[in-house]
Amino acid sequence: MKMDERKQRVLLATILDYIATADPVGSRTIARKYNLGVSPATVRNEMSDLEEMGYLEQPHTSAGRIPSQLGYRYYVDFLMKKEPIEGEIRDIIYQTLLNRIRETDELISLTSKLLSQLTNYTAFILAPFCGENTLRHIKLLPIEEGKAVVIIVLDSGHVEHRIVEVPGYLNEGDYAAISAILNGHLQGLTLEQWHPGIIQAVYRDLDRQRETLKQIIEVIEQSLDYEHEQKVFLKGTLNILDQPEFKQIERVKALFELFEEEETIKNLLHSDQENGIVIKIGTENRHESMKGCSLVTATYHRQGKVIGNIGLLGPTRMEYSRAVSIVELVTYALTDMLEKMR
Amino acid sequence: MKMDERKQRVLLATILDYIATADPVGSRTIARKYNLGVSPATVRNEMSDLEEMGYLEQPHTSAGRIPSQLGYRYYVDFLMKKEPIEGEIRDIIYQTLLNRIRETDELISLTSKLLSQLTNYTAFILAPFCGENTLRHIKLLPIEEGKAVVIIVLDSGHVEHRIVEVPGYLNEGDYAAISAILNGHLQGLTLEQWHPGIIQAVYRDLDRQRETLKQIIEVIEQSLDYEHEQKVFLKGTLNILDQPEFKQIERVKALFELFEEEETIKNLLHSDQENGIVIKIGTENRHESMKGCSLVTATYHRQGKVIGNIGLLGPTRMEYSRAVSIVELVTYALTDMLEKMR
DNA sequence: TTTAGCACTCAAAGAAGGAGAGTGCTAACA
DNA sequence: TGTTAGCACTCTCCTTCTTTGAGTGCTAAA
Repeated sequence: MKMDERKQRVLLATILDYIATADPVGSRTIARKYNLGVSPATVRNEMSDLEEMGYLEQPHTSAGRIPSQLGYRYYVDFLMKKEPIEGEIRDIIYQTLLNRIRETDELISLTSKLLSQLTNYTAFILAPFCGENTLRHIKLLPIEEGKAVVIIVLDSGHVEHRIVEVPGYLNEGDYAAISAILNGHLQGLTLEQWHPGIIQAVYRDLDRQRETLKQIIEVIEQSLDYEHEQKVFLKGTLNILDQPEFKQIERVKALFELFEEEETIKNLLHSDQENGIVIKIGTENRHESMKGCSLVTATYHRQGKVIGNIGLLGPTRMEYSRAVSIVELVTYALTDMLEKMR
Repeated sequence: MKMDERKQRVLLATILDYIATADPVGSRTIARKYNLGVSPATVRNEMSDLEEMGYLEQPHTSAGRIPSQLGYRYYVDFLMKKEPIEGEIRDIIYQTLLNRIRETDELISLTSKLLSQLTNYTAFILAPFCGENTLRHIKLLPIEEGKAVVIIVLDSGHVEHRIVEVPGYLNEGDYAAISAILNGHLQGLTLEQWHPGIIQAVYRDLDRQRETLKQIIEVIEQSLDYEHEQKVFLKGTLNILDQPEFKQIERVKALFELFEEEETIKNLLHSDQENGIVIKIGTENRHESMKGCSLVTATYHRQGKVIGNIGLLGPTRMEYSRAVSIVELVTYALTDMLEKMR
């Protein structure tokens, strides 16, 4: 069977109507609302064909039809037109984000919240993927008898602190010395560039502080290893409760449990490293609990490199065109902001 | 009408059975299962009295009876026996918490997770209420052209860092000088002890760095003000989805929305500053969405002072005796751990 | 190829009729 | 006077049956 233009129009009408109403769509509705200039009977024949081709399905014999996963796929790939986004929304995005330009984490958090609010779906963002992290600066600072705080500044601008235990006998000079030696040996290195020789050298220079050093090195390694520790920002989870397809508690619970597994979310978001928008419909997401859900993902960049992912999750019946436009817009805005933060 | 001993036994049996089964309890069930040595008819009379007294209610004429809010209150105040907790659970608690004794936040987070897992309810903990926070140490550390990180160490052991913008012309010496001056003036002070004079003095000493200083002071103030910024740790929210009373999405949504309002949760948890366990049943929580929920709260301490709150939220039909025992146990354990961390 | 007409299907909503659990009342009993 | 057996009554829940209406699929005519 061939997909001709009228079939496309019927398919499009069915999908649009179903997206809008969440009710199975009948031939009459289509013939009437989406003036195709043919009678319901004709539409019926087309729909029957579309069903045979796998683009539509019937919940039961005498109901209307709903789009199948394949149907959505066809729509997204060939029929969908990008929804033009009003300037107003563009303004909201930029205004909101411009307010908090200082800390990356806050910016990301705000962005994901914004995305979920604009769409009424659930938004994910993976925090910057820092790729090759180099160490810019280390400082060991005493805070009380037996405790010190290691402050680590990475090239990406990320700052981290961690408390470590230290022997009580260290004095001001010792702290300065340790900091100096660590910086001397390690500054400017990525984790890949560490090798036993360097660590040996550090240990040689700081023999008395073996225990302390071991802790510090561990902390630094963890920080540099941050790329494997991309943070997930998740906002608007409650929005899915508004969708009629999530009326049974079990489905909600399954999905929420999935939300709590950071690893799973990371996998969902960067399964493809492609640039631009990627849409995954239903089981394309390879996760039982995502059966009825679609995910619109995008990557965002800094200096031409992918550093994070944005995801927007809704029911398979989601408003793809609007979702895509907004994800696109938000991605641009975020990339912009990050560039400005350098 | 007077509450005699047999009425108490009938009330107790009704409540225990309803807690266990979530079904309205009939007179036969009680006469049979909780051998009171009287016939169902007698129990029936007693139940009728208890209903008149407000401790029980009927969903409809010919159903069994369920405890009213007042009934639970009476149970909790007069009838409930503490459930003895097996040593095994005690062991689990201490073992789990001993693993992560370094960072307060992690300890708290772990504790709340543990609490929710042990009980299958939802756990809240308010992070240490640091009361009179004094500043132990401030350090300004350059990280790149035009940016520095302020590190603030409080007397409570809490460390915080924040990025601030600084003029580009500062050199190493300047940073050291700024740190020294700030420490000299501000070390050992609580926010209450700050006064315009001190700030003036600092500004006088660091006239050239007015802008930078303003930012730093602001950061420090925020940190000292941390008491108003108690962090909420919330774990096991999905547990309530297992309760039969939360089968309607609307109730779930209302409750989850409440969970997202940190302020509300704080209010719920420290409405009473009493020591020991406080149980709030249903509408005693003064929140529409909490209608069907009860909250077991406790305070935890450091050096005799209340520094935080623990809460456990379940349906009004919750297993109070077990909940109370576990909250108590966890509270002791947490207090212990915090003492050890000093 | 398109369309009108019509019989057919099926879910959802309502009506009717037990079944069962439980109550409330009364009268008898200890 | 408190306790109990007996019994009619109530109300939800479950099942079954019917009706309704939206929608299909087929056929025959345009």
